[in-house]
Order: sequence, then C-alpha cells, then structure tokens
Amino acid sequence: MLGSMTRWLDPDEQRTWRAYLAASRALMDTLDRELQRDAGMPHAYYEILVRLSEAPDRRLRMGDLADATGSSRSRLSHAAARLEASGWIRREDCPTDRRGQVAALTDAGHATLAAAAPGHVEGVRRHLFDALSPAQVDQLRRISETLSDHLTG
Amino acid sequence: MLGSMTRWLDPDEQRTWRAYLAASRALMDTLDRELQRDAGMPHAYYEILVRLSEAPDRRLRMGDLADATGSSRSRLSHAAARLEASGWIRREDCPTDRRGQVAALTDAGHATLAAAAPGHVEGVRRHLFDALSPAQVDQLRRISETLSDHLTG
DNA sequence: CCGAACTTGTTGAATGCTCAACTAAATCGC
DNA sequence: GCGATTTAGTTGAGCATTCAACAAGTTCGG
Repeated sequence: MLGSMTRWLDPDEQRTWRAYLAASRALMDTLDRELQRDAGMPHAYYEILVRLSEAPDRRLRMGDLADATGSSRSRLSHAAARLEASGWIRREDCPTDRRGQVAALTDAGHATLAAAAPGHVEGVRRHLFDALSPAQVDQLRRISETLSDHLTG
Repeated sequence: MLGSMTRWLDPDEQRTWRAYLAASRALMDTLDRELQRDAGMPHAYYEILVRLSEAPDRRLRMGDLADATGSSRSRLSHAAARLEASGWIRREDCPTDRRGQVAALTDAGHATLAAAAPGHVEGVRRHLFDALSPAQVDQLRRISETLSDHLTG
C-alpha cells in the first residue's frame, strides 16, 4: 500500500456504508434481544439448534456445524459446552473419526426450538420482510449472495 | 399471538434471510479482524473515534455519541473507559449539565485513527463496494435506510 | 511403514457486550 | 419551592467471542 493514494468513499458510498451499518446493527440487536427475552438464548445459539434440527438424524459433526453457522471452531466449541449444559444438545464420539465429535439435538432442545421458532419468525417478518417491497427482497438476496461468494469463495 | 397461525418464511424468504445472515456476518467478521490486526481495536471502537473526529472541536456528549454509534449507554461507557485507558479519548465534565460527560478525541486518538483509516476504507471497498454494481450499491442504500427507519423510527 | 504435516476439536485468558441496579442531577407538577 | 419523576452516565456480574496454544488422531511422502 505504500505510496498508493487512499481511495476514500465518495458521499454516496459513505451514506450507503453508514446506512448499512446502522440497519444491520439495529436488526441484529433487535432480533437478539427478542430471542434472549423469549427463548433465553442468543441468536447464534438459535441458529445452531436450527441447523441441527434440519440435519439427518438431528446430528452434525462439529466442523460441519461450524461451517453451517459461519462460526469459528472455538466459538462453536464454547457454545456447544453451554448448549450441552442447558440440556439442548449432546456430544457424542464420531464412529468414523476418533478425533471427531458429533453434536446431537436432544428432545428438550427440539422442544425449546419449536417453542421459540414462531416468535422469532414473526420478528424476522416484522423487522425485515414487512418493511421491504418484493423487489427489494429480491435485491437483498442477490446482493447478499454476491457478497457471500465474494467473501468466502 | 395465541391462536394465530405462524406465517413461516417461504423458500425465497428463507433463502434471502440465510444469505443475508451469512453475508453480514462474514463482512463484519472480516472487517473486525482486519481492524483488530492493523489498528488494535474492534470496529465498534473505530466508529467511536470516527464520530468524535467529525464532531465540532472533536467533542461529543456521551449520549449523543451513543446515539451516533447506535450503541447502548452502558456499552459506550465501557468502551469509553477502555479508549481512555488507551489514551485515545479523554472524558471531561459537561459545563452545562453537571450530570453530563463529554468525550474528547485526543491527539493520540486522532493520529491512531488517521493511521487506521486508509487500510479500513480499503477493506470496505474491497469487501463491499468492489463486489457490487453501482445499481446494487444504490439498492443497498435504499434497503438499509428503509430498514433503519422501520426499526428505529 | 514411519515421521512430518495437517486436521479435529478443546481450553484458558483476555476482551467486549448485556442487563439490572445504582448515583447524581435536572425537570416536572402542583 | 419541593417532592416525584425523568434523564445522564457508571458499575459489576455474567455471558459470548477471539486468539493462541494445545492434545490427539489422521494422512501424506518416500
């Protein structure tokens, strides 16, 4: 970067970036607070339970679960310890790889998720989809998919 | 909500929501990591310094600073304690309200910000604006502004 | 085979955030 | 004016996340 001029954001970009920051922060803070209040867990933990509930036999390798939730392994490991202490998941040894662990959603975890889901979906609808036109929803999907590909791919 | 049927997300909405979650998480994680590595501070702290640097006399009331950064007062208070310990801001008594505190950017804070800014802007450009078409940038701005208004207004 | 390199998952320390409780000062209502 | 309410900001406890270091198992090169 030495010797290269910084290409600052022009006013439109500045405005876009700040609007994006404000909106995404407000959205996630709101959903997080609602979920914490209604289900006693942060959004990140809710997502872990969702991914497990959709997996075959409600089980996933820790690494796959980390990838699915966009989490670091360390973060998932700490989260799993807490979810296990709550009785919502169980960790089992992987039969095919002796280093591996498999996270399994318990019945209690499934029940907790089932109880939390309607309220959370309602929140996502109210705070996100209800505010946007169908065209904007489509735009947001394309933008998000582009960004994801760009960042991870 | 009792007795009301949950309006689940349809497949398009589901896809949009998950893409949005993945993208915004990846984007903020990336920028946060870059800023932590290059400037030794999380993105939230960077934003605090930016807002102070733009304020008249590089000073803002704590409450105004909290509003500007979309932060809770508690969060800002903790952050300010840390930024003050780093020597990047100073807290002064407010002359017009004896309950009040004014956060002031120090010269060291301004220098740190000036050193961090080019790299961070470069990151925002690379990870966000370079990936999107001008039309998509415009769409993202409108979507974000709509969501902000909807959530806070 | 066997050692080097890599992968899987966990741990502990340090940091940041949330929530509730609190102090102190300003303002409102009468 | 004066008590009740509201507002400004801080604090501490508890929880979540990051990073670096680690143990144990697997795979790869020869």
